[in-house]
Amino acid sequence: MRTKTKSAPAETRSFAEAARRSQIVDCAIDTVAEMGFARASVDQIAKRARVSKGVITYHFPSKEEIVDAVIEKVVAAGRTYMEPRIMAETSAAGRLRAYIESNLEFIDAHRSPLIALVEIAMTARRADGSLIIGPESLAQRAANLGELLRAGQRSGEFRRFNTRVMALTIIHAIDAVPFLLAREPGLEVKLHAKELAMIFALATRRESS
Amino acid sequence: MRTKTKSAPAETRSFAEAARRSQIVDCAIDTVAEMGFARASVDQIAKRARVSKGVITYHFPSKEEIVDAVIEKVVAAGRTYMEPRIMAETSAAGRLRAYIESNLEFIDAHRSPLIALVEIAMTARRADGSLIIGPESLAQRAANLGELLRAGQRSGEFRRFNTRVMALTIIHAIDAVPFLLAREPGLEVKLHAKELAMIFALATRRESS
Amino acid sequence: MRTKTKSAPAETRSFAEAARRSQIVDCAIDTVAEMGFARASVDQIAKRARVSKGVITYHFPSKEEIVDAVIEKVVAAGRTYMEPRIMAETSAAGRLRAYIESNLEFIDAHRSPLIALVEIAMTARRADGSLIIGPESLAQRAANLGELLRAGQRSGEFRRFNTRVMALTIIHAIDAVPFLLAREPGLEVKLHAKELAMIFALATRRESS
Amino acid sequence: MRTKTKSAPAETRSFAEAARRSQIVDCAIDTVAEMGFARASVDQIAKRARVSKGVITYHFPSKEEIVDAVIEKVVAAGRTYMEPRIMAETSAAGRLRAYIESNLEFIDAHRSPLIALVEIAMTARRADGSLIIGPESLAQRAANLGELLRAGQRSGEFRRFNTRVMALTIIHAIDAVPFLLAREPGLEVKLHAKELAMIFALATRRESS
DNA sequence: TATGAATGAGAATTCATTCAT
DNA sequence: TATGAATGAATTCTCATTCAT
Repeated sequence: MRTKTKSAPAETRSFAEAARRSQIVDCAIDTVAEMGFARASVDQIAKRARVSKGVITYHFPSKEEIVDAVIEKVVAAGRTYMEPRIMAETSAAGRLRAYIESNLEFIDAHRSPLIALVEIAMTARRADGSLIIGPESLAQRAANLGELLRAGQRSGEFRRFNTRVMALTIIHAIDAVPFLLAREPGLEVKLHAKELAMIFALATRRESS
Repeated sequence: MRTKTKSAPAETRSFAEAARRSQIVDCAIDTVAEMGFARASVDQIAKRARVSKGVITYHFPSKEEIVDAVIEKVVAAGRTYMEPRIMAETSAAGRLRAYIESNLEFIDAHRSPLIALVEIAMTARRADGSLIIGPESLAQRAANLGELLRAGQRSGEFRRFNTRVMALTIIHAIDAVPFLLAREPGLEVKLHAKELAMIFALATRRESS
Repeated sequence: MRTKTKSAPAETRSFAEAARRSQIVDCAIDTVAEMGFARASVDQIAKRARVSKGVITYHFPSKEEIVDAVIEKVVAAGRTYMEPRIMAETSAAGRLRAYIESNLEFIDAHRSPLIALVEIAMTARRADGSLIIGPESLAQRAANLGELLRAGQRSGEFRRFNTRVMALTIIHAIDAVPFLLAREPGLEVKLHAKELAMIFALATRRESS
Repeated sequence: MRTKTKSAPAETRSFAEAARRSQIVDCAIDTVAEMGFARASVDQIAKRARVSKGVITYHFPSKEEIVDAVIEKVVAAGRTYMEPRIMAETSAAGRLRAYIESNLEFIDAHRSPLIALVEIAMTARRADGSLIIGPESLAQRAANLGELLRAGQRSGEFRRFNTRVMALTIIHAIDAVPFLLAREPGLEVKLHAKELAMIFALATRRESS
């Protein structure tokens, strides 16, 4: 992470180029998930991809770009998986449940990528020391989920609560799962999802009495 | 071609020695909190402490020992602060509230140390690649909190829920706070605490019928 | 907080790679022979090879591997040189003479490598403190030479003596030569060889009277 | 081994001073014998002596002086032990036998000091890179023993041989013993001595027939 | 005399990046 | 495009020596 060359824009890439990049990104994901970000050197990634180190640098002029590509790939896949499931629900409570459950299903089905993403979010920094996944990123996710929660409050499904704190709490409860999986692969994600959904259903619903 | 040394046991330390160690630990905390664990080199810590690098390695033969000392210091302080507050409560619900609130008060009052601790928990690894704060550590905290929750279930204060998932969710909701503070120093921790307490009060209480 | 890497197996090496490794090994040999093992740092070796330090660690992930390569190179060359000369003799006395003389010829023709080898044998230690050229190595050489000596005893050429002590004495008389050469380059090795051959001929032959 | 302060001359030392120095030298001997010269740091020696490191540097301004003291102590003790035994013999053959046997007895009785001495002879160097036990030292020993051998030749007891080569061979056969003991503590030194004495008796005596 | 803290010069390794082929 | 060699900065750790108390 020393200099500033940029790789060519995505549109100009050939199919072969795209395939190579994708392969490298996958290997980077597995390496980060397995050894942690700090130990996931370009050497290690190249070894896992069974290509020379030069190939990596050829396709990704700097390590930061690999990281960006990993983030992009995982985030895009997550959004693709989750959005329709959430939108399929009509009630706010249903959407919240879908948010939690689809998120955990996705995590369960893509363990390495998510473990890698959490590793990156926690530790990856730019050359200047700033976090690659910075506060804005979390703020954006919190804002999106907050909107969902506010909709529930407006419709009267949800009680009054600070939507930002609730959103952050839900997001961190979800983000904890890859972290837990990295340390305890046997974790029962389905059960975890059901319990989380219940916890936040109770925490958000309008007071009954 | 290198070997390992261990520092002398704590009891044999003089006052001056203890003070120096404490100063170094404090600088290590600030450095890790500010730059992240990966960038908190011994050089950086020494620079912040305005001593030569050798001083650090004189008092802490290996970097791992600095990390251990940081963990010990922060964890001990946290326990001292929280335990009486929790034990002062008699109901399970009260204890849970005290658990959450005293934890967040402590975090608020010791931001850098807690940010550093979270950084270390996330990324610090031993020479062999294993995490310094491993799964056992989290398991222990979850078990302790789980016991509190089970007591509430036995007494009928709490509904039936999976105590392990609930404990992990509460712990991660709390651990998220230093992480948030690192990224958004203006966070209103008091408000956050109140909301968290409410969330988990609602999530745990017996269904009203 | 450091780990170990292993270099790729020898078969996979390209010609250029092998040449570089060989060059580095040669420079390592000269450096060790000239300055002693303790002072032969990777920096020094790199300086002598007129390459950056990184080149060394690129080809030899750890210093121990350089040492292993030095040992292998010298030992293999020695065996290649000596074995046919010894085997060309049919009598035990002839073989013993050939053993001593071919050994000293080889030493004379490869002074630096042998001086380096003796330096390494005396002082090089692994990370765990164990000697890189350990007791087994000497035991093996003593056993081989002992077998030659026992053959001479069985055939009646040699008198009764403790073959192990004799073998060790001969081996150390030979190993002393690189040591002597390092301190006194003008040593007349040919004369030394003739005298040594005579000493051990007299010491081993069957009592005449 | 960086600078050049000299410690006070021996005559000016108090009794307590001398005792301290002797204790430090003994600990240095044990440390070098056990861990090798390269690993025998001042720290290690101080730890073994159960004094602070400063004590060492107080009594021995530089590490080189410790080494000098070790050498002096061991060499003097050896001379004291061996000289009368050698001089008690009247024949050259007797003196040679006494030389070998008393030497090995002394080694056997003072293993650590001799192992340390050999370690030092092999590897210890001055700040400028020159060997602390240099060629002169060996040359001196060879000259002394050579004189004994020449006397035997003059008297007709010994055959004609190159006295220098013979002397060096005998010396190295003896010096090998501490080296062997370091690697194989069970070595039967008495047997070894007898065999060595026989080897060199046969190698030196005048041809019988 | 004794102590132990401090210093700063190396030492081995790791690693992102550059570059010639 | 691909390769892998080369570079040099950064990092942890060791150690002889200096120095204030």
